Amino acid sequence: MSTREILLETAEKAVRRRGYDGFSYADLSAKVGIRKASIHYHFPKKEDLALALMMRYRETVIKDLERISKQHTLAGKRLSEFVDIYRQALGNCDMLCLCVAFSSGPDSLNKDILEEITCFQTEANAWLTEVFELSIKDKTILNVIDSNNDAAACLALVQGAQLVARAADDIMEFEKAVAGLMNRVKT
Amino acid sequence: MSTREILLETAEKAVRRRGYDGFSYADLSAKVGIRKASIHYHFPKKEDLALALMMRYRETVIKDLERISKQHTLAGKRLSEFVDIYRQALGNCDMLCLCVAFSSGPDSLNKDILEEITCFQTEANAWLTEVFELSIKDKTILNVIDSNNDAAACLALVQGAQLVARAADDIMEFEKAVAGLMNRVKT
DNA sequence: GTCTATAGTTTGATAGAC
DNA sequence: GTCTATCAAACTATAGAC
Repeated sequence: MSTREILLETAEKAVRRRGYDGFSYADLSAKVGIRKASIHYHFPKKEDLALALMMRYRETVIKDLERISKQHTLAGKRLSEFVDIYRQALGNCDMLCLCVAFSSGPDSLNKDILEEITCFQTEANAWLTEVFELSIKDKTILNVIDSNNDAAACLALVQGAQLVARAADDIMEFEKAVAGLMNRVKT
Repeated sequence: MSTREILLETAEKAVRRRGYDGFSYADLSAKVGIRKASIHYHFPKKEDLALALMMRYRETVIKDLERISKQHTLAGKRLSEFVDIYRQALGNCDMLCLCVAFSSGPDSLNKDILEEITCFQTEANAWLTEVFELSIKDKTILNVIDSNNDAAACLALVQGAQLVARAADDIMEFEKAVAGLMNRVKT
């Protein structure tokens, strides 16, 4: 793994644990084992790092969603896998997904990063809408009235479920929050 | 309004816009019109301010919920009012509710504040559980299977809906996310 | 690419006069 | 209660040697 990739990997975990304002180049320096100045070589400004993080995250998740679509033909199964991505991202209830971590303090983020977040949300929404659309045909998710609204609700639900689970430091809060959605899945 | 109350009021908005790490005593000083040192008289440490903020917030919301319970006897109407609290808190999609704002970076918060957040979530969950329980009798919310899970899902949903709406800077994202829930309300 | 050294700000916090 | 003055520490960022 290149130094740049190690930096991104380490920084992502830091942001997901403590937020964008909550980590510094000094933290990164200590954890990665190179000097602060060297980090500036790879990412001249902290904003550059943040943007690279969000771009990498978006690409990763989109690839995950494409993989899920290929591996699973049933809408219900795809939805379960989607929820699982957010469940995994919680770790030991000490992390949020990067998108949620960034979404909390947008006022200190610049336009490019906000755009990247919005773009991610749009793509996730589109993928979910397709899933709910498909479920109307294959009947693997019950009570779908409006695919668009169901998609938006689903995205908000898993993100909010992360927040409450993290605050309570209890994965069961996540499970309780998504239980109703998962009960609609019949495969 | 006392200086202390003005400070709390101003600080709350700052936290909800920029997060706990994103605002400083210098910001507060400029907005309120007293010197930094004077703020330290009221709140010796920033943690003291944060704790006071979260306690005040919890008390306010609990009172709101009690008021709603008194004003409305139908479960569906109570749920609508609950969602409205979170809708209002969004402002012009530039703010989160204090609980969500704090939940995002718990690693930098001390134990007392985290306890206050957990306590708030527990109380909100209990109130919501009662609402869904009531709805089984008065039939003003449809498809209630497990009141406990429905409550957890509802809390996660409104909090997540705030996140996505704020990121998109579009109140419609909030509305789309809660549309499915509101469709279950029949009054 | 990584280092040392350092600039220039901002941060949370304190001492002591009024 | 609020002020001036000041602190030590942390922060982002840059210059220049290797």
